[in-house]
Amino acid sequence: MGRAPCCDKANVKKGPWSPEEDAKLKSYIEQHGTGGNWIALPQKIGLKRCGKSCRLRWLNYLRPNIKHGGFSEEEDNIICSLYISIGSRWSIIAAQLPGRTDNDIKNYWNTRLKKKLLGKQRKDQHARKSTSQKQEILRKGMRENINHMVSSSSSDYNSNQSPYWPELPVLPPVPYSNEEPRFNDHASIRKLLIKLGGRFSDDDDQPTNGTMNTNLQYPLVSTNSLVQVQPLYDQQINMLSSAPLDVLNTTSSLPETLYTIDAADLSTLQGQNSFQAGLEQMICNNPQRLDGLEFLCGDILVNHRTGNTCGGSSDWGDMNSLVLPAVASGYEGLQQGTLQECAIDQLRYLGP
DNA sequence: AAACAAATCAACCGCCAACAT
DNA sequence: GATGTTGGCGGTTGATTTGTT
Repeated sequence: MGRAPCCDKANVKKGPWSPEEDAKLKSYIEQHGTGGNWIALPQKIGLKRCGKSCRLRWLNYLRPNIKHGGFSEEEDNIICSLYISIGSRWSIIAAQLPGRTDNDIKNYWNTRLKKKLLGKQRKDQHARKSTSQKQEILRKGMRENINHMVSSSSSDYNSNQSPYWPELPVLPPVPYSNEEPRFNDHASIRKLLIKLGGRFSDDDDQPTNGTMNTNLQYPLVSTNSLVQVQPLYDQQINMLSSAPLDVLNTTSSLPETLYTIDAADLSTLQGQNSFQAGLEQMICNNPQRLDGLEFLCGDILVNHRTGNTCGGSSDWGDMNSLVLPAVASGYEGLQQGTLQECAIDQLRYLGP
């Protein structure tokens, strides 16, 4: 049996909202709230709209303090960084940017930022070939940008929040409606982290004195101190500038695997001189954990799977050379397939 | 000025998880 | 536990706007 429609499609208006509809919806919600039921709401106020449509309209446009357009450089950086870190979790990314909606950010990413980054990426590749010095300058610049973001975002956006990076998620900026979800308690945060893919040890249900349980096994970005985390910034930047073009071009989110890197892995990574070396070590320890990450560490993984020595000299700087003909022939095709398929293609190409 | 292409963005669709019955 | 309902999310579409020839 199929899913029941949320509304009577035949009797529901579609398309752009009129000012009258907006006014009706806005004034009702401001006076009465949503009543906890979006589906019933349009009937209550005499709107021939689907409840979902009302919700979307309210959240994306009618809600107070919504900003449209005019993304700042800083917001760009935040979006890029978070996308690299967590993928297309637009709602989570939006939670870091007060006044921005997931839809807005998603559109902005798809229409502008992705291209902007892609352009940068291409420039980076060119620069890397011409001179490694220039690359260092570029990275330094990006590091500075990120450092600046970290230091200024708290004052510009959420003066009472944790830095947006790398602790994810941070508290969302003052939701307007008290019906909206808040993450200001341990349980909510825990729930959100679980949803994100973070894992908790069995005894995590113990009271935690109002602080996050340290047994939380959350991604690469689980440490609290910026000082500790700084190398990871560099690593992310390295990954960004040296990963195949496909990384930035795909609309898929980054592999879930990113979220299952636990504390042991983290220490492995941090114990190495470089992220690359750490990742190699991690792959040696537990290769299946990297399934789905092939596009980021293709040569290492391939080396491992083909029996080559782990810890050998994988040239991350030249990872682009591993974008094999079948894959490199055009990233249009790539977009249609999954990253896993891409990786499988690469493996097939290399053979056993 | 007209025609066309590209970019933008509001809105829809369908899936999934959580919750209620 | 099974089934139905709702909210939320990410991906996609298509109308509109903007830029180019």
